[in-house]
Amino acid sequence: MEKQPTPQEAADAARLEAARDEFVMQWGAIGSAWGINRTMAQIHALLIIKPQALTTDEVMDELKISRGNAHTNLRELVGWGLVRSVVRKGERKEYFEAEKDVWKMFCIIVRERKRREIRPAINVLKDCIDRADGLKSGEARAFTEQTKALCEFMETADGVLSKIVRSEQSTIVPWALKFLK
Amino acid sequence: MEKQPTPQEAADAARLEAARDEFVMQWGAIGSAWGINRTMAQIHALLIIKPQALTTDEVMDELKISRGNAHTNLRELVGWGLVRSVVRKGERKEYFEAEKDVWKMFCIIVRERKRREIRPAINVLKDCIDRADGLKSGEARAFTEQTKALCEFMETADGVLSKIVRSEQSTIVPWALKFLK
DNA sequence: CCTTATTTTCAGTAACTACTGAAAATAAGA
DNA sequence: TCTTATTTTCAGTAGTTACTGAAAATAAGG
Repeated sequence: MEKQPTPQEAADAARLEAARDEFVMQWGAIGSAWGINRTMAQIHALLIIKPQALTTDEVMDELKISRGNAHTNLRELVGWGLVRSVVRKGERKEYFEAEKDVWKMFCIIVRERKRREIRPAINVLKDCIDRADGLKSGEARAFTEQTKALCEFMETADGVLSKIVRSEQSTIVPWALKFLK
Repeated sequence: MEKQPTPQEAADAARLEAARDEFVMQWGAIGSAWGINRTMAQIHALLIIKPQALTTDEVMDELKISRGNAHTNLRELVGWGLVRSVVRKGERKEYFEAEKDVWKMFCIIVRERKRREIRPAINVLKDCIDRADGLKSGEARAFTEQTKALCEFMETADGVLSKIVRSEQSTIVPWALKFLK
């Protein structure tokens, strides 16, 4: 049988629970401002602050969400590389744990957003530049000039981010950044 | 009376129109991936590639959207500082023009997202850290450690971005970044 | 003051995205 | 093989956000 918690322990547990809930809910809200599904951000937050891996059912229970919702968003997080699924020997069900190193998390997110959003944007810009190529009117020149500037800028940004993120393993870049601050 | 366009001119105008539409629509799609209202991104795209300022009615007409929609999103863009409203002497209606310098655009967006999203996130984290302060359980320590790491990271990022963006006027930073690439 | 051009607001609705819950599919153990 | 635990899918629905269109407010000109 479990040992009865002292009143002090019970109060502490409640306080931790409240702090965690605050974190999970707020992180969800922040996520949606950045174009990330609220539930996905909440699950991520939950897994980040849990020392051990959780099952789908535990996630469902903690966040009071349906199985389908939990499942889909866990898969999505695994797709991003922010969460790994682990199997414990002798157990049938899957457990999920988040990458906890903040710098690695950052690198993963940057790499994915580069791939999913910056690269496609650059391609769109190139396509637009091609379509207007050779046109001579003033309006056309303004269009070409602007799209070219935008494209060049995004390529530079893409390159800089690649450089920064390449060193995922190292601790030098985050350390250097701290001094840049 | 307007001069009749030659067949060549008409074809060129159509091609430019197509390229513009492509740009505006795709920019809208990209915007929504980044958590920005599609219409707002489209209006921004439109104003970026138009050499002259446009009226609300012209925006409505180009994008085939309602007055209310055009109005709200133009105001939002002005709120971000990405678009200015200008009045022409002797004319009653407002014209809108976008900031066209790509580096300035970038600085504005970074500054605003810092203010609207990074700063609030840091505050949430600090609040969560406070709430769990002094708790001694293993779970509590894991929570505190993680939220502190996250908080520190975001403060560093905030600081680095401030440094980069401070030099909005200068052309040195974008130039330097190009070589970092 | 009144008239008219222009901007602003907002109730109602449309469009979209996210979520539920249960059924179907899969895979492990007996 | 069959049974049971677990994961996956998905039709239907709820919830959210964005948009329209028209009415109200504002402001300029006469």
